[in-house]
Amino acid sequence: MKQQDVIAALGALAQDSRLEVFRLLVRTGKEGLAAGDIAQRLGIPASSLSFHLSQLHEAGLVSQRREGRSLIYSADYASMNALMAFLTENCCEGEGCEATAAPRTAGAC
Amino acid sequence: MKQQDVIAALGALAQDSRLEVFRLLVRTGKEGLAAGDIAQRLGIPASSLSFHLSQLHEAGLVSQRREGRSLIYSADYASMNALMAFLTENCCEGEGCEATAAPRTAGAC
DNA sequence: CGGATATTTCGATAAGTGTCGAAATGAAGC
DNA sequence: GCTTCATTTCGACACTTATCGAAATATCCG
Repeated sequence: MKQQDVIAALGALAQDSRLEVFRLLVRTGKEGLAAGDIAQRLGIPASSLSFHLSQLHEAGLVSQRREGRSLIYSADYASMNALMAFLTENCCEGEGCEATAAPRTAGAC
Repeated sequence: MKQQDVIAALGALAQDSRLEVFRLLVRTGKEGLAAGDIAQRLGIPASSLSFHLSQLHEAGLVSQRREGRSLIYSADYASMNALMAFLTENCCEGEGCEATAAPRTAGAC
């Protein structure tokens, strides 16, 4: 994962509605949710939600499939894992995350 | 860590110069680097860097201490760990991260 | 085809972000 | 106290982001 992709992903998650949407999709699992469902559950106007979903999609964090009239969105776990891997690799090493700050008794991260 | 803090942290990292700065500080370790050093190493004008450092600082990702005339910045590993913990908890569970997508042979995170 | 439903695109607007030179602040040393 | 060095604050600018109603697009069904 290149730094530019990481920035896109971080930027996509760095917004209230979008983080909420993503968390909802993660909780929901790979079956996903229709755009309308998400809008209703989170109380976000359709056009606003559409904007946010496209941001998440461009960042590669969610995938989209059509099912009848609905577009079903679901979290892309592979991307999220790649993001976590990058952060663990590049933002937690170098005598941080391992020894400092958190004692890390077992498998804390 | 509250969702608002997470958003602040993600937003702080979601920018080229800032992610670069943060990675540099993580690599450097807790002794940290003076603002001027960072500016020189990354080729960022002092005033721009100052802006970015304050964003990182507000987000709690870096800490600041004065040493003579210089301000030394260093990565706050505890905050980063808290961020990782939130993401692992809220954005990787629910049959993702564990089983799906990445096979996770061992401790891939 | 025509109507109903789900979602996106458009357009306007308000607010936030990134950039960087110039001026201001803070600390140290003579 | 004056000078020097390190850094921040200010101000101006261009650019991006978030918001949401109205209109357009896509799909299904009878």
